[in-house]
Amino acid sequence: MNGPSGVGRALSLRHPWSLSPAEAAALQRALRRRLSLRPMRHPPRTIAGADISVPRFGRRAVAAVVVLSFPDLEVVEESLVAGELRFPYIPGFLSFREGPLLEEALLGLARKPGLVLFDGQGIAHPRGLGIASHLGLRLGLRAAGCAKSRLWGEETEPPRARGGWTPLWAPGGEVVGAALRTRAGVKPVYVSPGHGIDLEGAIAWTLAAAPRFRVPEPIRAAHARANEERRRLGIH
DNA sequence: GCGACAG
DNA sequence: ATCTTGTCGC
Repeated sequence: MNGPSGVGRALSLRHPWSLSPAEAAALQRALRRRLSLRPMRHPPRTIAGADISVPRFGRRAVAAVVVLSFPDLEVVEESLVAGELRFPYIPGFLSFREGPLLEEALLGLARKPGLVLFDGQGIAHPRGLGIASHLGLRLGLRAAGCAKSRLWGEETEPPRARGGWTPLWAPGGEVVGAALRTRAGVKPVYVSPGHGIDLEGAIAWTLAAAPRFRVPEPIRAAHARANEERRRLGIH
């Protein structure tokens, strides 16, 4: 995927990944202003899920991106890449840990996905640039964050039914995401726009991509493929 | 100093 | 995130 229609052609806003936490924070504050949170005009034809699998201790990992057709949710393409994680896990800096490898996997796709769902936050982040926003902006991809737990903001209990949601309020009073119930009665997922999409869209497509389980199919598929590949390569 | 804290 | 078997329930 470096052709005219590939992600490689849209590369921009590149910066070195090896930064100190202080430099990374400054970069996040600068990049957040470049995000586009305008609504998508058409439904995506494909939705990709991106995730990484890493052993308890150790830095070798496998990144996986699985592209599904939409609304059918059938696998149409996948990209796997094994590599090393060089940044520690620090809340608020996940993209500096997983970003490099996920970017490689995304660049390995033959076709640009209509939307990418990340296992993490979009703008629901202390400096407004979670991993979905960072990689979406960097690679020129529409992206949204769908995390299993909250990093930033607060919400009230969302309605019990599938599709029920309540806004995630940042300290300053802005709505930065939503606590969305993808299955009746189960713990909600935290959805927030990443780049090239608004909150309403992020909620709608995430819900549509999760017809059966709490976690959206694209992310589940990426999680499963990353784990399988890591095992196959004997990384533990 | 204390609590919070994506994966 | 990852470590891990069975088990309760629709």
